[in-house]
Amino acid sequence: MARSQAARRRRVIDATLELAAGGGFDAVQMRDVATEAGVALGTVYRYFESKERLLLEANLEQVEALRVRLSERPPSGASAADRVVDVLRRATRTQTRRPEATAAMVRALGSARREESDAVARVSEAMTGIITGAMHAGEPSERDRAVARVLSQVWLSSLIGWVGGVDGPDVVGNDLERAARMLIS
Amino acid sequence: MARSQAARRRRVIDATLELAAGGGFDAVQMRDVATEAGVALGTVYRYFESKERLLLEANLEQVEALRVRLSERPPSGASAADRVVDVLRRATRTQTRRPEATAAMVRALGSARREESDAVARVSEAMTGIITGAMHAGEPSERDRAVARVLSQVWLSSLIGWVGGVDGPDVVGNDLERAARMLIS
DNA sequence: GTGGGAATGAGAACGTGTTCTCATTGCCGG
DNA sequence: CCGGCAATGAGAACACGTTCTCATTCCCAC
Repeated sequence: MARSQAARRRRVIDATLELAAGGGFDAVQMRDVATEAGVALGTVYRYFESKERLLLEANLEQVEALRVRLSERPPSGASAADRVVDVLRRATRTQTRRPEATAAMVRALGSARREESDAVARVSEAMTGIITGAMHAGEPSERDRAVARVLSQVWLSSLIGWVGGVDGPDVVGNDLERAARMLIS
Repeated sequence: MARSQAARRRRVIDATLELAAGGGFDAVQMRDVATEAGVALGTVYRYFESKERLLLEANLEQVEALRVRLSERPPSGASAADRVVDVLRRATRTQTRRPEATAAMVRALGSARREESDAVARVSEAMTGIITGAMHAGEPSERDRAVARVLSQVWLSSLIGWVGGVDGPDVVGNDLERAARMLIS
């Protein structure tokens, strides 16, 4: 049964991503997710306690996928700053390429309640891990971690500004690059 | 009539802040806002096109009030970094003192749609203006503005982490202080 | 196989943000 | 004072996230 449950979960997340890619947060309607995934509405809620959590878990998958891609094809660049900038620009490009899906997931990140704090924490930790990993091999120093934390915070705020229509997509990459170069010397 | 309209608007925002202080975002129910403000539900929507905008306008007032307090009592500190840290800590203290109200407004910031982009932009600009003002008198340089922008982004992300239950209230202040000291030498 | 308990499907029901309708009120130029 | 028009009040109506109910299905121990 574990197999069919994993398949169900997968279908639900896939349906979520597809609907999100079509029209963002508002297009991810739980009834539609259920229908498209071929499960009952109650089943969606058995697997994901809320719409936000559903989108957060989907987002976590994306971030983990990014981490895998980066381990397969490590960032290029001579200095730590260059490598971090490369990683951040790659991540930004991936996300601006699917604006609506990103908008949906970022909105879930920005409006998370306490019930979803663990999911938000996992996304944020994954992102800081990706950034420290780009700096250099081996264990990151305390300062490395602090820098990565700041960068992941800038990353989130920039994305919020972008999906909220405050900034254009290029602003995200530029803000991140400038922040990275100011913080990593 | 403009006078009574301004009074109505004031009552609506006051009711919003009161409800928000009581139980955060979810406690701000538009019907309750209307009742408490002594207006009809439709009138609330005539003044504020959505719940998010209502909370964003309330937040903008708070940030503007902070700016006024700072101009009356300028930040202490010998260096630019010290003054910025002082400002950020004061702001953080003000907000953590009314956790639920802050949570409501931060959640509105984090989940804003494109329709509210102007309100989000105003809040963000007010915050960067406060930070550049703390650095030194006179016109800020391009780099000053970039630093302030990063700090206001860290500020937003930290608050989101705090209201989302990911971090404790002290983390917000510490993250901001560390970021400020790393960025302002 | 069979019984029992958990998972699922199907769909009703509820709460709250948002919109809509329509009657009433308040103001302003004539 | 009056007619008209925008603003407001009162509340119904609608949409979607969430919860609940109950019948059905699936799996595992025996």
